[in-house]
Amino acid sequence: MLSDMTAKNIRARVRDELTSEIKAIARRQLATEGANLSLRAVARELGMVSSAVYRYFPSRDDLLTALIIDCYDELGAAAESAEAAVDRADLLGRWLAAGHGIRDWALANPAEYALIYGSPVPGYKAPETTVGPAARTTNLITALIADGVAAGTLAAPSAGAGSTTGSRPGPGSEALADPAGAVSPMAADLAAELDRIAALIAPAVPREVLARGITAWIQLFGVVTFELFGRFQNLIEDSRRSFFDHQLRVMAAYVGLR
Amino acid sequence: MLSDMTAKNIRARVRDELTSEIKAIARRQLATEGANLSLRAVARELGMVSSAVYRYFPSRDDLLTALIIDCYDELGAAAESAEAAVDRADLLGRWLAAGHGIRDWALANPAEYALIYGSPVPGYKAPETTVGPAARTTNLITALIADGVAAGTLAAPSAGAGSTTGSRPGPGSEALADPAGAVSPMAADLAAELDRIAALIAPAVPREVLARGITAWIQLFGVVTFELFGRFQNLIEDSRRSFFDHQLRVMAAYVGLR
DNA sequence: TGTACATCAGTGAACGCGCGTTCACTGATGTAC
DNA sequence: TGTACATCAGTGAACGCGCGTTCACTGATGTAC
Repeated sequence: MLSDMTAKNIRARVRDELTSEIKAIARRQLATEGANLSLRAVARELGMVSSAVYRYFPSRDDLLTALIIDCYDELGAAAESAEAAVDRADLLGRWLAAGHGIRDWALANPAEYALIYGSPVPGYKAPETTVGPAARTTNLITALIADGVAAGTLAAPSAGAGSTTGSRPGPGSEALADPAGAVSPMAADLAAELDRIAALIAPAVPREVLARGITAWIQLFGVVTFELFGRFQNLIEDSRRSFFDHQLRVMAAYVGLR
Repeated sequence: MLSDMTAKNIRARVRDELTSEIKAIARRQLATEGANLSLRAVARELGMVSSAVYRYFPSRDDLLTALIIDCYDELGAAAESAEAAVDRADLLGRWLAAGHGIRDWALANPAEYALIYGSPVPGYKAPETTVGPAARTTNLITALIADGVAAGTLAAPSAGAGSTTGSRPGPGSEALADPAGAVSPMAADLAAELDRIAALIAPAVPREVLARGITAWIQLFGVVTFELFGRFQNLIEDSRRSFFDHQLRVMAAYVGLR
């Protein structure tokens, strides 16, 4: 009985190992081939006949899905563990840690980052199973902001209808302000949508704070994407980490994380 | 003599037309196949034998390069013409026009946008000839900021060493400010790099203003990229244009464009 | 204006590859009695 | 513990496609005298 189970476990373990090896090889090929993943090339590198891979993944797209999920999970875990190491009350520190965790993972895994944050793969529709893993980074940021709101650190901008109205801070401040204090208020459809989103993912977060959080989220990934996709070539060359850190801090200030 | 020239022109014109048609077909195929452009598929749709395409483009990569240049030029032209329609003194209006021009083009040409702003094409190295067309949008933004500086509209944040130091504006303002006024100053390597960039592309623009301009530039394309690559799914659905407009205004305020 | 020659566009066959997926099969490993 | 049967991993051949690029060629169009 016990020996039977052990034997079973050995077979299962070998299976798991081979499954991992297939994914590892496929990921390595992402770097040279992009999302044009080839089952046959994977099999070749495995030293197996191409049809053997079908014992492990029912189709090429399923292998691609597995890779995507793994990448989202790795990125999410990298961000989470970096962020978890920081004192809960230090919201700015948590934001910086999460941000650098994301960027560091992306720099270490550029092809994988391109797979999940790059151009949609033609003909490939990501299934529902990718949604959860994909949400880990955004959940982290949402939690951070919710914590800030709960702690009273993030005050909702109260004056003006939307978040695009305000008075100008003096020169010398790092203000993302409307200099003339005359920007039109947030459009009604946007305000309604933000309220809907807030109700769904972070009920305690006011609309204006949520909008700022989304801005910061986009900026974070925008910088990483530009850096990885070559937009900084002949522009920002020697200070990319500092530049990213600067952007994180600007956004933290905008959101009110400190 | 004249008839000879006319005949010559006819041949040349036919050649130009076919060249354009090849590019048009190739672009249409981008939508379904992504950057995995197939010369044979293009030839098939043209009703020609595949080798005939080599009369027009020496290789698949040259065709891809031609597409990339066309797309950059189209996007640049779209941004430029939208921006050119606005009164020169209206910096905010020019910024908004350029931004919406970019987004509108991207929405109308999602596959083309993915080609130029998406994941790098594996195995393809963009030649020097793409650099000029690629720079049109950024040149436009740079010119806008330089105009603002020249007009005295954009004051360089003067206090503090870098651009991440400042005092907090009161609640209700659209400030991207450091709430505690205690963010560390801009890193030395970043400051030096910004000075180098400014000297190269916009000598009159102070380092801090340039940094803000780059932030705005990244945010603009970050939002468009997220929208086009599906990141807004189940999040921002009904107010994407308003959302983008809001982002543009937040960034304009940050940079000081008005 | 007419003729000889040169240029050019497009053909069709071929080279040497690649791909995903199916299917009947062998042989090893695991299971039940 | 031993034997019969079931499960599973991996093979090898095949189906029916795809691709970029080269090359000798035909026939039409353009050019020079």
